[in-house]
Amino acid sequence: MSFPAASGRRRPVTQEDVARAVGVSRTLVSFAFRGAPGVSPETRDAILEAARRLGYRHNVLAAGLASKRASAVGLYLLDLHNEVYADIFAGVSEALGDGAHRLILGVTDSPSGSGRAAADSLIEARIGVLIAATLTDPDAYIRELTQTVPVVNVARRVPGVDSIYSDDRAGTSAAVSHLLGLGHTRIAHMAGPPHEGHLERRRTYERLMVSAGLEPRVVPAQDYTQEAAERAAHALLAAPERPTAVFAHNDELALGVREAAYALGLRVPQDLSLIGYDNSRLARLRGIDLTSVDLHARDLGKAAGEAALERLAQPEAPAMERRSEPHLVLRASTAGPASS
Amino acid sequence: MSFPAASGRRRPVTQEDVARAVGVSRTLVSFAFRGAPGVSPETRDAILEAARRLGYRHNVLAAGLASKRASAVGLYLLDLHNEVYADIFAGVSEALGDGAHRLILGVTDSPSGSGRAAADSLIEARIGVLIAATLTDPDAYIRELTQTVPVVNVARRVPGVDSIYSDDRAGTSAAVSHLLGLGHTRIAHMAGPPHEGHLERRRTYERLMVSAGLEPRVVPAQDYTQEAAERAAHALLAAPERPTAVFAHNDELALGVREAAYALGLRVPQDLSLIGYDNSRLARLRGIDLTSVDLHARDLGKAAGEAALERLAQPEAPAMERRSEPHLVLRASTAGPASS
DNA sequence: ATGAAAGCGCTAACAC
DNA sequence: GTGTTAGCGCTTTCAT
Repeated sequence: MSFPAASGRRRPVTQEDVARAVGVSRTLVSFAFRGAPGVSPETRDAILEAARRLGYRHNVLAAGLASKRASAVGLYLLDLHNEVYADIFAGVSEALGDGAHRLILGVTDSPSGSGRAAADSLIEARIGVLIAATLTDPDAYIRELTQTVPVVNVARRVPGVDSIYSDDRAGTSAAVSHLLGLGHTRIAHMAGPPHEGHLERRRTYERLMVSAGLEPRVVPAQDYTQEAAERAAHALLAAPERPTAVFAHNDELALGVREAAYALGLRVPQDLSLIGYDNSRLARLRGIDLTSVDLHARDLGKAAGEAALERLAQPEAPAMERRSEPHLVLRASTAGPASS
Repeated sequence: MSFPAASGRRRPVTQEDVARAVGVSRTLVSFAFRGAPGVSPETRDAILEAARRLGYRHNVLAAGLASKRASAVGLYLLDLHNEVYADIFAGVSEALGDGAHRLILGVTDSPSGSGRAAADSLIEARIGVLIAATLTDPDAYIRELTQTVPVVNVARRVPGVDSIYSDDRAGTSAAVSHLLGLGHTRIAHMAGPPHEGHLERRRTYERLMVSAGLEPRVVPAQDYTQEAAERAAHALLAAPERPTAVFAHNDELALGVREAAYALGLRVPQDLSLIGYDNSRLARLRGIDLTSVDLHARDLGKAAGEAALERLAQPEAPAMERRSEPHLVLRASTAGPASS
């Protein structure tokens, strides 16, 4: 191949070029593009036509710099490998519509580390509001971000900061009660890394176990990946006094437990009952059939998008919280304990 | 709650503020941040220290505007729900390192439509190079983009444009040959939408079938989602002359076929052999065990990231192509046809 | 080693 | 309805 890959790329066309071509001032061109009032229809059409012909591209860098207020929305995700984040993204995207608000994504490099880098890069892009969908950062860090940019939490509650979340207590309660109802007594909890700020599921699990007169057993995975859960679950399930049921913090971790179980020759649900959280597509696949708590991620994302828009409009309004109800979806991964 | 959510957010700190605090000029502050030569160590430290104390945040909008050349890399993805894109992202991210190149994500709203909006928004953000990971846009559109910004294709080949791709002919050949070797004669192909520019797998399948003296049967899904494939597969598998094997364009579509098969009471692989493409995590899960062609998405992403960096450095170099070899991973979703 | 000054392309008063 | 003008915060010659 000897095409020059950059064939004929030249200096970008600016509003000035368009203005000159039409024979009007730069201001009118700027107005025309944003549908601002005070431009006659003919001028408007002429400008749009000329812009198209010349190949004009709006420069958001310049526009953002010049305009006082930042209207872009930043979405800060923990891990693209977890489909829940795809659902949240879809919801946010839907809420913003094809309107005037750019959506900028920031993704944490590793699902273990705090996503400071991702959040920083979003802030440097001068977003007007940050939607945070992360588990690994402590509450204090989220609050710190608030000093710089308004933050809306999704699928997490941080007191004093806008939070769109699902009732984890109710979800956990439904899951654990289901296992208790089936007759399980040795129920373990596969949790996320211990340094997190997202502990409601774990705490609720512990509380429920204690009030049922049972001993809680929490196993923390090193990060929120299937692989980490697999490693952590291996030791748990290889021991003689292994649990007969595991409630996992999310589907990702539940699948890790599942893989570890199969690797050890344990069958789900005959030898091990398993409940996940998120009701992601993975859980729904035949052959997986994972009982899981649905927190309606896409709806959460949509609500977060709407909340972000409100926050943009009312920067000084008091922090708002919106809690939704999850529900347990029963599938084939749970059964009574083996009669041994 | 009555906290003001926006407590104490004030005018952003600029380099000017830092300069004043230290007692130097703005120029030096700018230099200090970019590690440019010509700043004495003491001044440098003083500047960095002051910046930290004042809470200075670099403004990429202003920086991008002021600097002649765009160094940001745009990554344009088709669908966050497909984990392959997460792998590609991880690879690109690794290649860019934590260096001087910002990575900006653009995601198509719907996996069916062309991602013009996503690409446009990336271009408006004045990226220096665009990495395109999309299937639904025609070659002509990719070439059109090239007029505006250098493009690097991942997992796809567009002649005359930088392309990092996997040998689809070899991958398809391995898959179809495997099915032929097992004794299948009624092998269908679940393809993507017909209006695409990514037809190598389909064409190769057709060619192989014909040279084996068999009749090709291509079923196009409406978009690249599991659901679309499920709908399309239902009719295919409900018919009396149904195929005994299906080769799908990717794992996503293969899973759709799988769901449709199960819904109709067909077992995989006893009643239907199935091969996917991508060897994504889904394929590897126990209970799914999908035979699949691995195209090493993360490696492709990494190579694309490197290519993007090279393109940034050499805008006028001739278009480059890098082709890698995929390999077929055998699992439990394929077997000989039922002896009926 | 440090500083002055000229923009980058756009928005937003404000005037006409 | 249209044009003038002053920045937005930064990079980048070019002096000193």
